[in-house]
Parts: sequence; structure tokens; C-alpha cells
Amino acid sequence: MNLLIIEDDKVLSESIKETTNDLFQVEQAFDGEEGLYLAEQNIFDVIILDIMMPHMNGYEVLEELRKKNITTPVIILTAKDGIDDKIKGFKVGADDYLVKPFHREELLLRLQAMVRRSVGSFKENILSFKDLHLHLKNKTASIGEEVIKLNGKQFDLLEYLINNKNTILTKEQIFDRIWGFESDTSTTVVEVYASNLRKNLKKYDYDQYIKTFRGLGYMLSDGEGNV
Amino acid sequence: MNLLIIEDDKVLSESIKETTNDLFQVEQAFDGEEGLYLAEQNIFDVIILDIMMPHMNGYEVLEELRKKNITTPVIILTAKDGIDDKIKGFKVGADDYLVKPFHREELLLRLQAMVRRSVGSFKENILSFKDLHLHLKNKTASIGEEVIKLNGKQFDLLEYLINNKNTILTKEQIFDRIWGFESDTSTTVVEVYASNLRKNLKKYDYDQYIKTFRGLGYMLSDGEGNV
DNA sequence: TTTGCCCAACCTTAACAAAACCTTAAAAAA
DNA sequence: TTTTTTAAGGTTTTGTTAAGGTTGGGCAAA
Repeated sequence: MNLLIIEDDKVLSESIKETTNDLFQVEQAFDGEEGLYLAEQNIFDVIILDIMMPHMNGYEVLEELRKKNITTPVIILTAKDGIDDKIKGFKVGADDYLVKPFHREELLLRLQAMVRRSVGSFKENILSFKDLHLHLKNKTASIGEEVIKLNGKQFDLLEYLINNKNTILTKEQIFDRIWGFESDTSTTVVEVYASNLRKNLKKYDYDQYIKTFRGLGYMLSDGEGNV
Repeated sequence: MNLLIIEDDKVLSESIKETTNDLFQVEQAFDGEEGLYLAEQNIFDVIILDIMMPHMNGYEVLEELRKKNITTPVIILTAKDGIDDKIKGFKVGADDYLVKPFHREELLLRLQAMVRRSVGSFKENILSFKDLHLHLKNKTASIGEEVIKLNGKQFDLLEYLINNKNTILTKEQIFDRIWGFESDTSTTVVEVYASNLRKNLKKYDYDQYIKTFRGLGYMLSDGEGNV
């Protein structure tokens, strides 16, 4: 689970990071532009967004993001508690709105509620695609009764694909998400991992669902015959 | 959009109904049992749930609901503003938590945000021309049930045409848009792609809508026989 | 006004070129 | 050891070009 904190107050940002560290892989941005840039990579599961920031404020960031079809859940975190501010926040596409000061627990709860829904399934820690199940807790995968052996990054890749089924993910997105921004390996590793993953799923005929889109990327599709 | 209000205070329930009536088809339940019974029908898009009710309180209703795998989004509405109450609410499966007294607008905004997410994802990113639909998210096209296989630039061309239906686009415009300004291929490729696209649409008789205008360019036209 | 011819613009096809991707295996790192 | 990365060669798809066929408007002669 990846969380992006866009907040110019470094003390607060750090404190949020601390409280969320157990549940999330946290990235921080300290102004609007940086936040927008990171969020555009579309590799986060949820974003915490401050409103009052220099240069580019939170509303602008969010508006721009939605315009670019990035639908990552966003929770606005701000001292502005007027109803007009809230209206504006929701209008530009926020999913939740929390007023400072707040309880750390409440933030955590709201984050979890959000992620739980976007990742689907209330049965915690199990992610499914047809009869294929990922047990996130111990990083094992199974189809029916049979356990499939997937190594670390193969598992991550499959998880990412399932979480975004029926949407094309570019190699860059996949790479950024799994290998991290400043990894210095080339994005062709993605091809290798796609290939290995397919090989492992072939036995169960699940490789067919991993479609490649030339010049675009990969997609996990639950449609059968269609492209 | 169907909304269920589970609230024993009839005055408040009625007032909520009034504010939400424009956007939702509203049902009301005035105690926990009734609320649970209705919610179990699983026909609602979102539920507003009060906590303090006689016999069966809101926590119990929600817990029971989730146990039965009803995942309808639930927003808890209560006078209890202690953090422990919130924790309990989210723990049993709430998606949002709003403390009384509240602004009607805020309730409405939160309801919308919730619905937008659970329903919205389906409608998004579909571009249509008559019965032909482009799914921008996964770059597939379909007419009715049938999926049409279009490769990258053919899809782009069709998308561009649909976005500008009933206006003539010159070959230069098309070329600049799809191939990019400083591409060094000649604009005659546009003709080839128009041809290929027509061939792919011929099967469904949709090739007729792509009209050629000598010396001007191409146009996708609604009208049947006429120019 | 009509007819017939010419030419430019456009269509279509097929062959070739070039990306993009797949797979494997070996080297490197953990 | 197991996992990750790099490299290389093979495969497939897509992009591009060129050539020949088709269409339709302009224009002159009837």
C-alpha cells in the first residue's frame, strides 16, 4: 500500500508519516508542484492533500489530477473548516475531508476505510481475480487448492495488475510502482517479469488474461475472447 | 440512485429525506431491525445509519450487514463525537462518519463522493458515436456486444474523429495530432489509416460515416445519406 | 446544357522496414 | 541458494512507402 503525503509543513508531514508508517509505504511531497508530479505517476493507493501551500494550492493539484484521469482516492487535510471550503474540496474531486486538528487515529481509520473500498473485498488481506487468490499477508498465491509459487516482485506485479484490472498500465507505471522512482535498472525488466509471471500462470491457463498493448503497456483483463 | 436512511428520530429522518430527495430515491427505516431487513435486500447505493436507536443499535446493524457480505457504502451519522466511537464505527465497517449537528450540504457532498466512487468507475472514459463505443481506459472499441480490434493509431484516429464529429479535419491536422509535428513521414499515411479504419468498420456498416472531402480532409458524420 | 476527356486527389494493397516485445540464459546480487 | 538484472537473439506486430487502381471535378467542344 503506497501513500503520498502532500503537505508543506514538514513537522506535520513527518508526524503523519510516523503514524501511517506501519500500514503504508510513504512518500512525501512538500509543495503542490512536486505533489502533482508524484501523484501523476499513478502508483499510489491513497493521497493526503493539504490545501494551503505556496505556489500551487491543494485545490489546484486535485483539479489537475482529476483532469488527467488520475482517480486515486484523496483525503483533504486542512485547517479550513468552513462549509464553503468543504464544498470546494469535494467539488474538485476529494473523497474525504478532515479538519485540523485531528486525532491521528481518525486519519488512520479514514485512510483504511478508503483503501479497503478501492482495493475491494472486505475479506481482509485477500485479493482475488476469478479463482486466483493472493494472500497479501504472507505473499502467497493460490488457484483453487493449489498454491502457486511466485517470488517477491512477481507477486507485486500480479497484485498491481489485479488492483487495476481492465486498465492499461504502462511499463513506466509498473516500474515506478514496483521498483521505485530512483531505481537505476531499465524498464525492460518489466518485460522479463511479465514473461515469468505468464509462465507461472500458464499451467492454470491464467496467462491468457495478461494482455499486452503494444506501445502502451499491459492489462489484466477479465473479458475472455475479446482483445 | 437509491438511499436508505436508518434513523429513529422521525423529524431528522424527514429532514434528511428532504435534502437528499433531489439526488436519490429515498427509503426510510425507523429502527435497527427494519433498517437491517431493508439493507439486506442489497438494492441500495448508499446507507445513512444512526447509532443510538432502541433495541438494535447502528453498530450491530452494520456488523450484521458486513457479516452477510453486504458491502453497500455506509455513512454513520451520530451525536457521538468521541474518538472511541469513531474507531468503533470504522472497525465494524463504516465508510464515513459524520457528527451531529452537521451542515446538510456536507452530508450531501459526502454521499455524492461515495456514490461517485462506487458507481462512477464504470461510466468513465467511454466515448461513443451511435452504437460504437471506445473504452479509453483500455483502448478497446466495441459495437453492441462485439469487440473490434483496432491497433494503436487506428484507435487514435477514430478517437480524434469522434471527438470532432461533424467537422472536417484536414490531413495535416490529423497528421499533426496523431503522428506529431516533427514526424518525418508524409501525410499520405493518413490515407492509409483512413482506409484501414474503414475496412475494420465495414463489417458493421460504420465505414459509411467516414466521409472524404476532396481537397479538404475527412469528417465523421452523424447524418446518413446527406453530406 | 450536355458529353467526353484529362488530371489531380484519393483509395487500396502488398511488400518491406523498424519498432516493440518475448524468451532464455547467464551474470550479478542478496 | 534464490532472486534480480542484464544481454542477446528471435518473433510478432505495426508503421511506412510505393505502385497501380479508382473517383470525381473542371473544362472544352459539340
